[in-house]
Amino acid sequence: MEKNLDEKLNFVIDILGDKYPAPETELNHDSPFELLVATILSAQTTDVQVNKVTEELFKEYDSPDDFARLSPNELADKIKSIGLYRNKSKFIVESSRIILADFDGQVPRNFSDLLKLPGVGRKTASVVLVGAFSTPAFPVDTHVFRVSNRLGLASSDRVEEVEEQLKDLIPEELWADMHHWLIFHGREVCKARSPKCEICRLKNYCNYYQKKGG
DNA sequence: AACTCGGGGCA
DNA sequence: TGCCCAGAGTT
Repeated sequence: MEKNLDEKLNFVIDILGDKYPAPETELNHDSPFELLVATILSAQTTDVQVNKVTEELFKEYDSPDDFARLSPNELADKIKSIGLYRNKSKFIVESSRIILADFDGQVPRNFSDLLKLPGVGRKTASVVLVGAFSTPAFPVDTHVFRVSNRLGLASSDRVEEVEEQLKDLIPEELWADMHHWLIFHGREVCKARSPKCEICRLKNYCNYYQKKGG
């Protein structure tokens, strides 16, 4: 028997009141620009790796000006320890140049301008808005997408729709906590490949677990 | 809608 | 050691 949405949501919110381990899911940064770079670097890779590379990078460079002067190849050499480094180097150098040319050297503070930067899609833009400018947004990455769908907090194969459903369902003051929890839960428990349903506190509320025959 | 970029983690 | 994982751009 499927529980209703409010009941599920309230149960998750109860859990948020408890202590749950804070994993390395945060991108460290000292400036909006550093967060932007870290977030572009983070596509398809883990935050732990990205934090290491970003920290090294920003010992040597820190402004859009510094990065705009680099050649993509030069930058690529410095970020080889993470994947997709040629693309990411081009994105970062080009984004830096656009920031200088079109945005007065400042990282844009709104969604549509952020999307004009190469390497910045809806997930990256949302992460920057929340992390650098405390603007309410709900970055839907694969963890948020998978967990929300499995649990039944959302139901769609389109990220945009999942984002809308979650924002409708969850009170705005809880967006940050819920987002953090969904990512934590997706990484540690509700994993893509072999989810640890047996230790999941939400299994009795979970569509995926019910369907599995748990 | 499918393909590409790429290294790190884990079976 | 080969398969799986994590976004954005291009064709």
